[in-house]
Amino acid sequence: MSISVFIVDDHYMVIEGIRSLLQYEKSIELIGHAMSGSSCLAFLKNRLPNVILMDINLPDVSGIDLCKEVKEKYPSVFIIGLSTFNQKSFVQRMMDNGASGYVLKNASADELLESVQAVVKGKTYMSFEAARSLKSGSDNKFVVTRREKQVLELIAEGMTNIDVAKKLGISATTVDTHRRNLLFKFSAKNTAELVKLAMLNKIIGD
Amino acid sequence: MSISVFIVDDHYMVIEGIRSLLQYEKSIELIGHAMSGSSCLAFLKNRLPNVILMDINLPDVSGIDLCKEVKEKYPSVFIIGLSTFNQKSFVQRMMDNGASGYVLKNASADELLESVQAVVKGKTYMSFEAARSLKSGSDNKFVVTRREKQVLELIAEGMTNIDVAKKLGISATTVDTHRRNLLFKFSAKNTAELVKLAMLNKIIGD
DNA sequence: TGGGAAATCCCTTAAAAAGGGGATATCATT
DNA sequence: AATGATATCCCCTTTTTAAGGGATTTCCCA
Repeated sequence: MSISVFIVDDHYMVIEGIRSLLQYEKSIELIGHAMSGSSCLAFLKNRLPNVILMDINLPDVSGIDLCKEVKEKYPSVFIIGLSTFNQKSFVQRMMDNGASGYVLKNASADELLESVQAVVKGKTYMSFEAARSLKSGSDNKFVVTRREKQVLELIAEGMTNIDVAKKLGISATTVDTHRRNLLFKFSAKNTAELVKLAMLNKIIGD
Repeated sequence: MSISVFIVDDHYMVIEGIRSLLQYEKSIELIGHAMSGSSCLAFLKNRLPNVILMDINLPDVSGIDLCKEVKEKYPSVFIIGLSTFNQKSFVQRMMDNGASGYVLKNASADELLESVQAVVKGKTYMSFEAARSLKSGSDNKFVVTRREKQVLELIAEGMTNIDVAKKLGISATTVDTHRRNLLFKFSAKNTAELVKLAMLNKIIGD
């Protein structure tokens, strides 16, 4: 019995690349692709693959969130995170949300194939690089809470503590506390560095 | 005579995707690929393609800089920018540095083929989306001077005006002036927004 | 159900940035 | 030779942030 695979990625070239890498593999059947989180969920209503190769950067929702949603609705589906980024926090959060594997986009055909075959057996598969960044003792892991992330986004838009406070309907001192905690978590000397680090680590978006 | 094409992209899946999209096209011959700017330059010493498909995000240098360097050394090569980003400043700078075209990574096989065939005829090819963002009246093009860029980078590293002043061997008031000018140029309300915009537009690096 | 993290709120002081007004020297390009 | 952009320097005031010290509630998870 062949393994059915579904691809979620917003870049046509990547979809085509995966298709090309896997096409000669008889044990794998590509049953389709989606270029957004919503169209992925729409597809899954009709048909469930064994494995989903899921980009973590999607136009509508993050792959990290999508992973969680899919896993809640369809626990039997195995999800492999797919990304150009090799940062501990991403890998970590993807795995926390139920992914069975994580493969970098510069992976070879062998690696991709191996990952698919591993996860359907219930195993966990990690790109070598991804595994390394997971194990790496260094705490590249910037964990921010929902509220902190909101504050961070507004700060990066040029808002002062007072602006953010009004926007969120809370006190300015509370915003300040969040800001401090963020500075501490990122080991940032000031807001400028904080914003830089947050963007580098894709905590806040484009 | 067939068109020789060389690919520069650090993601194996994208390379494979392009290969797959172009493989049945007899008029095009893929002569190789590189996954970094340096290996691209190394390749070009031995053989020149007609067209280079060049990602703007590379591990060692930005595609924007690489484009300039390649065009200076080998003016006869046509370069097509390749990116997931559809921002005016990127497209603009890529074209300023001698690119003949700009194609988004979610382009179809037809679009990709069309772009290659257009540029070898000396034409300019733009993805519809890329062309649209170029035409969009808003001047997203942030021009900063060398000194301003230096100041910006140091600020984003968490330095205060005084720190930057010491580092660059100039007065703190001068740094402050640069900072003001930067705020004005970016229409940023404060440093946080300035850093965000600078990173979004790749004025300062990762 | 109890502990811990998250989120909320407050005070104070010093440092830094924002914003206003300027000025001068240099250097390239016209 | 003149113009304009770049880079340098200085004054001032107000606003905002940084950093120090606290506190209370809410809510999730073990």
